[in-house]
Amino acid sequence: MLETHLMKITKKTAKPTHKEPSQGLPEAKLGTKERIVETSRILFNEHGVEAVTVRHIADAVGISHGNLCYHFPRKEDIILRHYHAVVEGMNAQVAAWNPEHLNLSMILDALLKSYELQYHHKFLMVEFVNIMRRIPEIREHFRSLFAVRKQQFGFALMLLQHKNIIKEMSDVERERISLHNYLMGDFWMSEAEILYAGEESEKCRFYAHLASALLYPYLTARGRKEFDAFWESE
Amino acid sequence: MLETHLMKITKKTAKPTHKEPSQGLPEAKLGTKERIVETSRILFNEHGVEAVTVRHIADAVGISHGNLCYHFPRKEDIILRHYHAVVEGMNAQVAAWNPEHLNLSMILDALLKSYELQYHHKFLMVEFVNIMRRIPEIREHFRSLFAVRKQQFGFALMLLQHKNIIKEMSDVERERISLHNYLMGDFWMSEAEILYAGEESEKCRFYAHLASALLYPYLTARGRKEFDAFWESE
DNA sequence: TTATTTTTAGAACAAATGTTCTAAAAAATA
DNA sequence: TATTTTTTAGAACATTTGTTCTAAAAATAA
Repeated sequence: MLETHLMKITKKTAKPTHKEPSQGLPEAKLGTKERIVETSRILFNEHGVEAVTVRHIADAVGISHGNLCYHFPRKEDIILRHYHAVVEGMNAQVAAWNPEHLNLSMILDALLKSYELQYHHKFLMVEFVNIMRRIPEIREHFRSLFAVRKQQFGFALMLLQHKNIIKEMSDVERERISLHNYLMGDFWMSEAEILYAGEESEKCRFYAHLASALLYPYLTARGRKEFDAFWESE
Repeated sequence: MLETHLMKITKKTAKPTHKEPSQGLPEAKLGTKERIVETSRILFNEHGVEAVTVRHIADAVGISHGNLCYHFPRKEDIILRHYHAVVEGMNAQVAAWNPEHLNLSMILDALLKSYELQYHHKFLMVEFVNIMRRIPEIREHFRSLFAVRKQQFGFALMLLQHKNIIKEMSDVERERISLHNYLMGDFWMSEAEILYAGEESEKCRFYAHLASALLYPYLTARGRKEFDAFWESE
């Protein structure tokens, strides 16, 4: 009985994908589909997925809701589109890494960038459990993502240790700090939504700084110098 | 337009509170109201607040949804009831503290207990941002709660330092670890919902252990001994 | 141009949902 | 017992919401 809704949304929808307009042209007018995506992102972030209806989005875009449903037959399609945008953004960021010359500052910078990227679609993480329950595709994908992220973090730790930025630490400690890191990375946006009282423009920086500080007790003197220098800048 | 729903639920509802039955009697049959509360807790925890309707709850209890709305005229009333139950539970726990002879084990034990208490109503934290957006009373109350919790944690840190359980640490470090602690305390249930793969019965223990490990780098040798002993037991 | 396809608006639909109403049953009270 | 109050079931209601349908407009292709 309870699963009715869940079952209904499982079937996939064929995407039109007729053409991809406004490619490269600067200041090009956005197509209807793009405007739907951008407007829905803002509304979802502000009010939450359930509170925002297809009619709200259509009104905000300035089109009929029938038209919106022409471009995105299921509301889930919009959410899925946003999810894929974030995943692609993260993948692009990872692809840009060069492990040859990687230092603490670059890792911290990457952390900050990924926090900003996720914050752009904060509703995805703030409502993650609900979204995951409703859209199996996202649940499966995210779980597989976790393994990759964990490996990358472990790699970064190893590298920093080799470069004498962090001290020796036991496997248990490495495992713990990795889990701390992911929990913070996934839910700092929710915490901020409830408690953050500072400048909006500093929000990502504040929490990226806070999360990276998990490493602080394990940093060498040299590491701490670089750490402090990075976060003091600007 | 978007605020319509939000505005509608703001007005409070007068509670009947005719009488409080089944007081003290062991194995006493639960009254209708109590059964609604207990059943809704289970359903909310499993499926989420939005997915569970008053009809679902009524069906599960075995009463008509009209009857349910007689006891709880607004769905929000049920959520509020659960929220107050958690807050009262936490207050009772804090009231039981005796700062005179307080050691690390007792603090860790209190942490574990509070994790178990919260997990009993995990839907409240897993969907906190949404609930907070919908029910202003909860939002305000939780914010005020934060100040108290922070003070308590700071007190515990001071005490442990005085007892030579944790090393000297700067104010900045104290502040950071306090924020780490609250972020974990608020959202470990969400993380677990997504990624925890261990035994269900060990879930609270696992995350309480993980959260308390934030202290580990700052523990003295004596502190570490007590810490490890506590978590190894059983 | 003409023909074809894509896009759009708005009506229509079906299902769900929180809430209220009504009257009967049950319980409590006198 | 008689009377009053509380509790219950189920119909009824008003909205909301995602989705589909229809036909017209706009854009594109031939």
